[in-house]
Amino acid sequence: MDALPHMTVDIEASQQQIALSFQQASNLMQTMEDQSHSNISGNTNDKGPSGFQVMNTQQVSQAIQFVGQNHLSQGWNGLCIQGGQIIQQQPQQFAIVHTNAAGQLTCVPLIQSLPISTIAQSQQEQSVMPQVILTSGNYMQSLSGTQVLIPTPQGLAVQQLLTLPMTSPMVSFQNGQLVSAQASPVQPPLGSLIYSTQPQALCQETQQEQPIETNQLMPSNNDGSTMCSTQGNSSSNVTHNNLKVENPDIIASTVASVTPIFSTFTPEMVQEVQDQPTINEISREGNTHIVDGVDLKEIKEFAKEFKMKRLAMGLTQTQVGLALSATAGPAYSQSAICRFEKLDITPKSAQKIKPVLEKWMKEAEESYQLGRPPNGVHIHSPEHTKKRKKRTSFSNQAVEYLNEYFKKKTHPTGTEISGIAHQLGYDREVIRIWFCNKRQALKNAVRLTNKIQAPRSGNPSGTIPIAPALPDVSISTVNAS
DNA sequence: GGTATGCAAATAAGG
DNA sequence: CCCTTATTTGCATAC
Repeated sequence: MDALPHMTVDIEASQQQIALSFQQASNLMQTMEDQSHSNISGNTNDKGPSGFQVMNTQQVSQAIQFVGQNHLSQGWNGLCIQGGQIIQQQPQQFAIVHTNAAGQLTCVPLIQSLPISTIAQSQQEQSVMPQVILTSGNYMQSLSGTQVLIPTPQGLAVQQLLTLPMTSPMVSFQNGQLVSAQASPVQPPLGSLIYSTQPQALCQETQQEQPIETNQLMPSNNDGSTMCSTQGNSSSNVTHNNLKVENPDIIASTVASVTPIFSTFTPEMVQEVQDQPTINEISREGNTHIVDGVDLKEIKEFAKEFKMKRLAMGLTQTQVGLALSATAGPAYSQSAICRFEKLDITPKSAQKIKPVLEKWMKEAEESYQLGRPPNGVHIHSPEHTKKRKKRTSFSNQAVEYLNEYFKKKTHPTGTEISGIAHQLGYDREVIRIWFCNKRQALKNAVRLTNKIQAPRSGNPSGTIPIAPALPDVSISTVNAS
């Protein structure tokens, strides 16, 4: 079984099977809760005090059946689906949601402490759209894009959890307390939670957010074609991130931007999640010999020698870079040469570049001796070695477009990628890679915060550390296959 | 104007 | 062919 099984849920079909009574549903949930405990890391500190569910995909269909029934009067909110897991909230209307070190999600009930008026008001609002308060940084990023199935009078709605800038007026964080828009303090739930006293705001999914039409986010779309398959047409069914939804009108495609507000990642933090140290870093640690079969000493000596000779010939890094790209063999930019000389490069990379520079330097010296300009200007010899593809620079407009698209759909289909490429005027492959990289960036960011917020030193008794905001990405982590 | 560096595009490798 | 993950490397720009 895949680690992250592809999850396609046919809600329509599931709805037809809905037959659970509330009691049955409760029993089911209890069962699932029992089962889920084994999925949760043994560190109880990582679990929210409320208890919560981490369900495997085998439980999905049952859960869908369950959530298809409108149990909101009992306080059941619905399900959050993320990356092959379903997280069912406990019977509370409000919850703080966050991930633990293992990347699992916890839901912390707030209902006990919310002002009655707030709850009542919320419950009165049409079909009681569940309200999930997302804290900043890791929490919201982890959940951002998570899809929540919401029972409504019209059937099930799917709402992607997205986050608002921390300046959101809906909920703020004052003096260590959650404060709603009505300025009613919301006590941290269940006492055992300890909040950072940093003035972090919370982010809240907006209730009843109007669906934002695709074309609002795009450059003019003069051919009338629909770029986002999840939007815009009037067919009765649309597929939205693998979830088939009855009524496309109630798909809430929130696109609130998540702007990085806190950039609290120090280089040390980042270093923690980096894998390959540079030669410099290795040396600093005291290891100066052979790493990964690479003789660091030899590399260092060559780097020094290379620089010396380069300067002796009066050549700049830029010139060498240009020369390399003009001659056969791999090309390296000024940046690469700079990094090589500084040993700000991994041993493996250094090992790869070294022969290229060696060869070039040898020829350059010969030319120099003959009083000729260094090679690189002459003959574009048949390039047997394929050069790296030139790096694409996307226009701001293109990046904006891509980001907006990504918020709606992190895994566009091949056809959609082609459409985007055509629309923006870039190679299809370039667009495809962009999405790959974007997904990767998001995952890395989440990992980074998880690592930072749950360091080895431990995370005392239920503390929910406040993570910094992450880069401007929102995602649904439904796996493509 | 040369060098250093952050971010992210491109590549490699394994499914 | 496409995905993910790890890594390399270049563009853009700061120093």
